[in-house]
Amino acid sequence: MGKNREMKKSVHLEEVLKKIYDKLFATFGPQGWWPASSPFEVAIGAILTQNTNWKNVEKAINNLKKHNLLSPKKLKEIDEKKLSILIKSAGYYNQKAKKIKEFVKFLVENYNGKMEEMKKENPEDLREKLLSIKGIGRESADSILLYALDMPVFVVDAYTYRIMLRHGLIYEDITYDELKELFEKNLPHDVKIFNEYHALLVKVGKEFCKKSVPKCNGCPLEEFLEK
DNA sequence: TGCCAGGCCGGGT
DNA sequence: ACCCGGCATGGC
Repeated sequence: MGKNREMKKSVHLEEVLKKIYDKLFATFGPQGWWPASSPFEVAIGAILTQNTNWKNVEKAINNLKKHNLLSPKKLKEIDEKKLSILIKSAGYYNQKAKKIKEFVKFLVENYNGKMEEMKKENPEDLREKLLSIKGIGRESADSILLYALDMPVFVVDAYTYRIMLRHGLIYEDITYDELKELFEKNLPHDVKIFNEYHALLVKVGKEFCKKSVPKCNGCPLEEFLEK
């Protein structure tokens, strides 16, 4: 393999990524992701949070819990229209109701409705299968692999991209899979590290790297802006 | 008040 | 292979 095409600067990504991680961890501490009480809840949350504020997702999940519906069996049975009303607060509720039904159907038909049974698969194969489900894209699939199934897969999202771009570490035309590989190839293949790293990027992103604020004022990663 | 949030799909070029 | 419109609520 030659140099990473996506790597912008002639720096040791391995070194920089570790420094960024250490800095974020020292600043914010462990994030305790994913905020859910079961692997299945992680998967449903991954769908509900697509382009949506997590607060709105929490309401939807709590609503499902309140109605005792947060299980593969119950969600398999429930009418899609009724489901959409229950998850309304998460936005795109018609689409997301359909997506949840698709995922649950996949889970029940292929894994007896048990998330645990997915762990028998290797991550690459399972990723392909998840991506074949209408409504599960790359970030959702990777979130399920990492946060529900403890597989060593790096999750990329809009914050990951924006933070890396603003710090001059990537080109703007990098693809999701390229950015994912960039992290995976320059970090130890450690579920714990991948887990915290993504969560920490979201944390610092929410506070210092919003889309509406083009500068990273007061960002703990300022020292990495020029390197 | 308008803009944004832990994306994804389908159709058009 | 990109590019774009549509999807939608709630918080700041």
